[in-house]
Amino acid sequence: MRIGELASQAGVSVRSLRYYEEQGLLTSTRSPSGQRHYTDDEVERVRLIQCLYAAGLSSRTIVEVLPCVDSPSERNSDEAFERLVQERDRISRHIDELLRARDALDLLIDVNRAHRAQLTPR
Amino acid sequence: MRIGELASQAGVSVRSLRYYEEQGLLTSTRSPSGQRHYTDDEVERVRLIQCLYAAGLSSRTIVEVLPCVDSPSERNSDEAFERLVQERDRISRHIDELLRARDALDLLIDVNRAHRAQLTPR
DNA sequence: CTAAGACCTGACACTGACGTCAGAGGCAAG
DNA sequence: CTTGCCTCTGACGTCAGTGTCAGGTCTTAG
Repeated sequence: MRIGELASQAGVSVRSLRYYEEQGLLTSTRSPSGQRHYTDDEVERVRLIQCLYAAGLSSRTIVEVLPCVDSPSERNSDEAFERLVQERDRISRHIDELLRARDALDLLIDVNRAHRAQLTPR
Repeated sequence: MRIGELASQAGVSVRSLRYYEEQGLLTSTRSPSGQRHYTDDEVERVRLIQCLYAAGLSSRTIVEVLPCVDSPSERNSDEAFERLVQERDRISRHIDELLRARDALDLLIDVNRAHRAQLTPR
């Protein structure tokens, strides 16, 4: 499939896909005229990349862990594996942070609701 | 206290505090010579601001919800309250996203660990 | 064949929370 | 008084993922 098709199936912009390739996250075969072609598998790969972006990984970090995705059986991915674990932990810490923030907001919401209930009985 | 003191107590940079003031998140009284002075309470306020930043709120959004922090009893903070609830929900969705990402990483980690165990029995 | 739409590269714009630097003034201790 | 540290304003730099535009080529339906 061509880039527009992949973009719509994976739910990202064409621009993003070209950027991913530039960053080494995605590869494509080129037609003689230079147009990018992708296999169906790439859809899932793009979704994974999006997921990692959403989790706060940078392109550079994603590149670093990709060996674990592409060849988990290779012994050469020690650093990649290390990085993978690091990122998992970072995400866990981030989740904790968000939970604390949500608690803070919940508290604020409760306090405000209480005042509202008093001020306008209906 | 002056700005350096507040910065170190709240664990942020002096630059950030000036930026917060510029954005309307923080106020200061000025000495005749123009130096900023803060009360002890501001430490907590800065910590709250940091917490909200960490939760992904932008300066503009924090400004919008501040009425709920500063005067929860005022009826004029309807929009602020609305926004507060919106942000709480956004954070919840973000947490879900991170949980999914963490699951994905955990899966990758397990797969890689399994391969490693096979390849290098010790 | 032709027109429309998809694709190409390259480049600049943007956003936002700061870092950092320059040049100048403030303040407490010795 | 002076030395050294803190503070001031203003301005430009940064990073990263994308939007967007320009100028040109490809592909495909009719």
